[in-house]
Amino acid sequence: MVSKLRPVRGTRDTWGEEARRATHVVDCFRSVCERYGFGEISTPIFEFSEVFRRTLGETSDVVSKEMYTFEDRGGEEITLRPENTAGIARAYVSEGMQQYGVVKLYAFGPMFRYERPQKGRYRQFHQLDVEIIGAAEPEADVELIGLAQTLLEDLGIAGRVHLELNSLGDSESRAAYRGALTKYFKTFQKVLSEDSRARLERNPLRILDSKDEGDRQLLEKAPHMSDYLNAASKAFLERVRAGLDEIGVAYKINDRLVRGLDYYTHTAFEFMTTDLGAKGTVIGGGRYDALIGQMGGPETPGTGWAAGIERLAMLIAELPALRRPIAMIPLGDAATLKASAIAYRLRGKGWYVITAFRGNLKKRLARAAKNKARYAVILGDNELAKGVVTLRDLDSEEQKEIKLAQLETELTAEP
RNA sequence: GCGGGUGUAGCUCAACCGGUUAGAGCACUAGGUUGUGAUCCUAGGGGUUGCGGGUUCAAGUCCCGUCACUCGCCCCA
Repeated sequence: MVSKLRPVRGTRDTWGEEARRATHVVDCFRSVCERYGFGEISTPIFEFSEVFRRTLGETSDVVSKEMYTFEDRGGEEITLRPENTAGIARAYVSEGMQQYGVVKLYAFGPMFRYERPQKGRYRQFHQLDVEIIGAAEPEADVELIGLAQTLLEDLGIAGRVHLELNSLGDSESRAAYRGALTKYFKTFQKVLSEDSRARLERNPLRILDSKDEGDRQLLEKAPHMSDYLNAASKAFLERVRAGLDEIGVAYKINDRLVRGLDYYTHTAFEFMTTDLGAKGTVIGGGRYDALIGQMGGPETPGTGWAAGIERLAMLIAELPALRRPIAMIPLGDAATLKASAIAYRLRGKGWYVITAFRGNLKKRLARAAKNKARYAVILGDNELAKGVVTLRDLDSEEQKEIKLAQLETELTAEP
């Protein structure tokens, strides 16, 4: 293959059935979001790098490692969005949405991360995103989880996915737990894996999902988040649980489920599957009460989730059937000209029409059948002379001659 | 960024121990009287064996490098 005639590493072309799967996921998502009273927002796929740096922390070397950052011709430092929450939070501030009180938004589109591709992880990938901004109530979290559950049910994959829930508490609880965890692991520093020793300095909560066997044994005796939640944090979690119980969404408490960054508070949840290789999270989200303040906006609570479209698409067993087209099959030059006009008119009135201009009749019919056409409209020069067409039912294999003027009524009568 | 595996036609794969012109199935195109979908028959297009170098009389096959894909790790906003 010519060296540059290929997609850039970590990107891919999506077409055919794969494209239909992705579209179906987005269609369902949109429908569910509208039912929940969410409004669509579309933010730019790039922002000033500052927008992401502020939310993710200047010091994090991960940020510079995994972001697609470049300088544009005007000398501005730009980054392709690695996720959607920061952009939406920025829009919330830029657009003065505080005036509306609570806003409920949904979005979807491409995200970019410069990382080594592996199964279901690409450098350009696509996410669904919902956010409730301005609501500090646990009911907002419940509503978002309910929305996710409805989406999974509409997609027909709820049975292959389970929900795990945790609370990271408020900043006080979180700091207390972090301290306890650090203290515990310090005593085992020598036996910790190399990766986890580094985490101990940077991000001790991350040790909780270490894959190292030795680390995992140490984890059994490690302090539990739930023991460090203060009264307010416990009450918050109880409200979320009560809400989920009431709407009937099943979940499992997993107090090893964490979020690394400090602006995350209270609720953290993931819908997981075991059907997709190593990384089983299909939908992940939680509350980020400290994010907008940290970005430089007014202190504003927020909660939301994101889901990988590719991953959801892979889980769908069956797509809804496509609408079946009508195949226009002309034979002969004059008929071909006329057939284009008939197809044009039908399409203008809403019919789904495909045309077959090549090959003999046999091949054209075969192609029509392959495209799942319901009817073939055969128009040869002899039909043309009589002002009729042959309408063939491709399922029953019966056909009849009808007047051209009758075509639309015939098609309507036999949908 | 780190480690393992794999690269032959659009897809799935074959080609002995290194041996002469790299094959098959599927798919695609055309034909089997410009009028009927299957099956069938015939023909055809499509490959610098990922790329570059090396060893050899001879490389798809062995060696080195590189690129890509893939699985995992780090990380996951």
